Amino acid sequence: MMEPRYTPHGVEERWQRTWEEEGLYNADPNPAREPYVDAHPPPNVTGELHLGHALQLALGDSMIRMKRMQGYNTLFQPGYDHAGISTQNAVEKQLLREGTSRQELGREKFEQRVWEWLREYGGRIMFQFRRMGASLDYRRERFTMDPGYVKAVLTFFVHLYERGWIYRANRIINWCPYHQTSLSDLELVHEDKDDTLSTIRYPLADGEGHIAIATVRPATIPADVAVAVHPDDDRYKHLVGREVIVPWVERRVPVIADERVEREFGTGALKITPGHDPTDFEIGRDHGLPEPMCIGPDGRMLDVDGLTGMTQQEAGNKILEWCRERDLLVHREHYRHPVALCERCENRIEPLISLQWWCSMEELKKPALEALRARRVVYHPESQHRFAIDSLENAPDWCISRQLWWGHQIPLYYCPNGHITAAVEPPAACKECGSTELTQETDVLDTWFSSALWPFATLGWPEQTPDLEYFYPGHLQTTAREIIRLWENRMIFSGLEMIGEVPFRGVIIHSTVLAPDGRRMSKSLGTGIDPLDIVEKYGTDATRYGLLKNSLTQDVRFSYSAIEEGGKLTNKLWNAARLILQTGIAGGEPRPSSVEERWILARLSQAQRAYEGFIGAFDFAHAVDELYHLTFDDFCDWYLEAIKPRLYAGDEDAQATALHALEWLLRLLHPVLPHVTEEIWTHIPERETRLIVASWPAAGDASEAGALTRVQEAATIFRRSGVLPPLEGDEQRIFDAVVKPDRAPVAGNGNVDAERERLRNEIARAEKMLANERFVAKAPADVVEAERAKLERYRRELDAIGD
RNA sequence: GGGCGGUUAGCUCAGUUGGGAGAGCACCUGCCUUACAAGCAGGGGGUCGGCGGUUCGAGCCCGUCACCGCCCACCA
Repeated sequence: MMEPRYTPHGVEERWQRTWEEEGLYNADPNPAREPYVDAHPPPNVTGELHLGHALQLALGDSMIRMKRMQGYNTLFQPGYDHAGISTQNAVEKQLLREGTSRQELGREKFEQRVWEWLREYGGRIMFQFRRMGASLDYRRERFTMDPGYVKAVLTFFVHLYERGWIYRANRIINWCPYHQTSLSDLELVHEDKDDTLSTIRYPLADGEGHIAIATVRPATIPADVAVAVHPDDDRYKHLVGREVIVPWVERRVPVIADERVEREFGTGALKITPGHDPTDFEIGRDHGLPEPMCIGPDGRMLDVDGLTGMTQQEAGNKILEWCRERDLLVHREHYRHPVALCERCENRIEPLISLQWWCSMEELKKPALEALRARRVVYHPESQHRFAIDSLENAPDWCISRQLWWGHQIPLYYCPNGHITAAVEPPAACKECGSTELTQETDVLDTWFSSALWPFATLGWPEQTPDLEYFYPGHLQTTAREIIRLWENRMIFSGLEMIGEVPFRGVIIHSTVLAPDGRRMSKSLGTGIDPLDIVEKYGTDATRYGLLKNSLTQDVRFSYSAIEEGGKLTNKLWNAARLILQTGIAGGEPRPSSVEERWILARLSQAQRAYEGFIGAFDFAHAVDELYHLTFDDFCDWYLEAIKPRLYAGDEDAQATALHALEWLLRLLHPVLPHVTEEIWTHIPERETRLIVASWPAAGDASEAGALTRVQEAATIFRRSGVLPPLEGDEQRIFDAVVKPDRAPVAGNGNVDAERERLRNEIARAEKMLANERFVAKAPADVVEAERAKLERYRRELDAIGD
């Protein structure tokens, strides 16, 4: 029995279980069928579902469901990322609450703790994925720390190492003093912070005056190796080549000229500290300067006379005091500027020089760029494609080592003679000297190093599995903008390098869902919205619909009204189905005999083509809008109203056609509203297959999609003016059934005067345009023709209600 | 500082080669009509951010200014 109101609760969970239990999400290689693959982004294992995930799932799943119905063998791949730093962070916080630390536990026990922690808290997100109705093949759940996956990561590393693209170098890097690890530029956030800018004089070594510099980090002064000025700066030209004395350490350093110095900032002179500033590091290398450091990995002062072990704050104050006493401190001022922070712990990043492992981008990026330029992989929208190419072109070498404990330990083995052996399996002896005293590198790999293999490591690579053979390369990716450089581009070059083919064809870059007030959604701002709360309140189908209505090209403020619209659509569909299914069901072929029947079939064809076109262009918002209006305006308000008398009269031809049209509509709606459509489907007798695996309809002839135009025009005239326009035969019958002119008068009807005036104005406007010779001469013929047709129509309408 | 996107109805947003300003929500009016009141029908409401230009015609193209957002960034 179908209740008058559709309630998603219970129904949706039941279908989620049923589909999965019946194996309808499963994907297995089958050479007779064509595959369609979306390796869904693996969220952090510690993560919670947020609206971005929900949007990604809605996009990916609606595409997968449509492709499945179209006959493709669809693989929607689920899984998690071990998320090195953020997982380690979460567990360390727990240890802190217990009054201990990872250092106290030691590496091995710490790793065990992480695994225990994951067993307890990890994996919640897969439950949430199911609740979104995502038709992922959950049997295939993969984790980037699975034994097979680890092998893939190590194999990839060793391959790159043997290619000579992985090297060790002493460079300035971003150091997180809290996590005690290096970070890539992409793992930082920048935030404006209040600071103090101090102007300090460096005396010239020959005693003839001084040069003043400005700094926010006086504690780095002991590591200064030069003072730089712009080569064209007339104030300082004469000082280039001379020497100044660095305060506190009283060391003589040269004055150099470099174009990277901003003349307008501060005093126009810059102290050069290669050990603790990225720009200074580059300038220093170009000028062959030494690279001393005075701040250690713990953020405290290294071995500097009188400062050793101090915090930077303390040391800076001491140095400034020292300067003040010698009249070298010119002044101090408040200064607000962007500061680099660790995106996980939000502590200030310490730039320092460190020995790290790097991956050269030089060769890796070439084939990927070629693939992007040849559009073998296409990012949508187009602006993101250009951005992806741009980022890859400018991709700097990749710092892949992290001083963390949670992650893939780098498979490099050192022997006492200084040789290095790279191997997937721990080697028995050094490749070069045979020494058996090997120690493994303690650093782990950047999390993204393993994510980069997701599309093929999930299929069993490096083994040559049937899955890999059949499902690679894949087709679709849906991700957020900020992940293009971290992940998407890296998957492309990894896939090309290891398999020789791009991992997917299309990448949908979805917009950021902003909080209703336009701010970014985040837990810390208190602006986050939990998608499961929305699902709880409105249902999964309505939530999916609402999310898909978002534009992909611009960031959109979250609003409940789109979700509510989805809720109305599900309820409307449910009741349309009730009408058809409860007035009597006639089986057999559809037998469209009337205008409105031929019209709705044409409209379904027309709308389906439009819908498919939108989806093909990844324009989900318009696709979903098309479905909404097809259902409400055409199917319910016109077709069902027109056919209703025949349905109640038990007309079997009408019933058979209505059932056919309903099934068609259900198929079109299923990718977006999987649950309600499947639920209705079960109420149709003799349906053996589930809707989820039913076939996608073939759009037919749409030439009669305009068949009701005259009736619809007449309805408008009547509703506005109260005048009944003349119609004939079927048209009159449809008009009577839909507009119901014999019913109580509609408010606003009968305003013939207002309608007359409106039409007269329209006619005047059209006549004026057509009287404009330049318009008639220069406008395209079809535009002029359309204007003439409009004029005729307005005249007809005016005629109908009486001039 | 660089790149990208935005500014259209009270709100959230569409508007596809330039040719009668739209949707949903909200609001007002009339209807409990044998699928649906989470409904049906109708209505009010917009100098399309400002200024200038091109054009017979500009929300759309060009210039300029203002404001908002996102991503990126080595002005100490």
